[in-house]
Amino acid sequence: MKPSENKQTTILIADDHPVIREGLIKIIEQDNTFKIIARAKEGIEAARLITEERPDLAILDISMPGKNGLDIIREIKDKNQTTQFIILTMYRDEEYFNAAMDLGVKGYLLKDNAVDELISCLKTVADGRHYICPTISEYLLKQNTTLKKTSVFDNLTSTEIQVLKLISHNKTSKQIAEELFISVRTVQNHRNNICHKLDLHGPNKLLEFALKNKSLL
Amino acid sequence: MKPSENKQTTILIADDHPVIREGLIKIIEQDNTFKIIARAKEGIEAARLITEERPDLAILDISMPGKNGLDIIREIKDKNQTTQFIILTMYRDEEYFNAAMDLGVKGYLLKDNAVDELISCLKTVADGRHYICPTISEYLLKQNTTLKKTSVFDNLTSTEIQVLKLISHNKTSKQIAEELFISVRTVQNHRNNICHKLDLHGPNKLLEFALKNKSLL
DNA sequence: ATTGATATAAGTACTTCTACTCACAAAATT
DNA sequence: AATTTTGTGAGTAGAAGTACTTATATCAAT
Repeated sequence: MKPSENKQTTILIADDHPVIREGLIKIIEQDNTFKIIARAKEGIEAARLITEERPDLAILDISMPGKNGLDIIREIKDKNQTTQFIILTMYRDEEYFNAAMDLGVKGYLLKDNAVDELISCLKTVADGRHYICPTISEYLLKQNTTLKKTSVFDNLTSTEIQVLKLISHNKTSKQIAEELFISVRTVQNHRNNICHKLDLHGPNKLLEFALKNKSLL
Repeated sequence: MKPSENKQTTILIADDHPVIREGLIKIIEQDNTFKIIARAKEGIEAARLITEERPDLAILDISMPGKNGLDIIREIKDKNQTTQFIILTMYRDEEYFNAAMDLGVKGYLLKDNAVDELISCLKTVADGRHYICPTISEYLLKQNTTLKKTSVFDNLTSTEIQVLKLISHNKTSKQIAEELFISVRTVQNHRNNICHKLDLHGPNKLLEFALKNKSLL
């Protein structure tokens, strides 16, 4: 439920770095539409405080002792309908971002974002809307494009890349053989060579690699 | 066959407004990591072209003659594993946005967004990640979170979810058996049951599913 | 002209996974 | 009390992938 304009938005902050935690509190308290009702320096305490104090917003760090921010959300989101979650992290990790999105996090911020962004985010989320900081996508993008340039695929021959591409489409060696008009044994040889070049050992490692890098092929 | 071709991201554009369609093409073609391999001015043609040409990305308008963008995704998403969908619309319609999220659309843009946003979105989605334009974030994932609760995993027992989790970490049945102190045959049975419940058939489909949904487990 | 890389093909041996079947006991539900 | 769900274990059969080896033809480079 959207709090009416005259009431303050209650906030919990959980971060294990004292400087960041206290800094955030100072910044947020400058705006008197917000009221910080709880703070935690580790995950278990944060989870307890959210269920007990039921803040309107919970600003969570991802990496914390005890319990990480995403686990807290997983644990609480079914019990507590009112609290909205905001992730504030220094990691530009795509896995975390996607996991947070899937958990229905309402806000996602990076710690090096401007103060304005933080306030905008809080107000937007308090209003029941979503705020994803636009820089996160840019950072993830840069990280990945530089990786692309020194691509691992450079060691592969064109045929091997083709085979890898088909593997990433979940085709079996037999299907690949039919598609490329070569023998199944040749396909298996290519697989083997790719595994050696990429240092992939053990069952399904090649498929895992192919799926993970499908978008780059 | 040529490796240089493999590195380009292939794109289909479907929009019924000629000015927008051609404008988009011009903008996108300035970045040579992208290659526009198909364009459509209405839905039925777009659906046909996606299944035939199998682009990496499909940029779809919602309102189009013949078939709307969301219907196209509904029709195609199970047939074609590779194509990722991006919705580009001028309407800030919450219903459409929620529907798009439920369909697993990876990108959502408004037509009045900046050009930079378009390119960022394309690159991000091509890398298998989400890009939701910040200006529409007010509608973000609203319905999707409630849907996630009744997720596909609900049909699975706790043991099956545990097994699935270990599969997603690329463990073999043998390794899973050792980790859970149960027999390999039991693990294989669990795999089998999971496959049935999730309607997964054929080699490695279970692994592919586990990897794809790793963040949700 | 020899060397080396690539692409092709095949052999053997092994592991892993899939797809069925059946079975039994404990726990939960009706 | 009876039934269903679940977790467990096993058998057979086949398909698929992994890890090696050997071999031949072609093309490019030294």
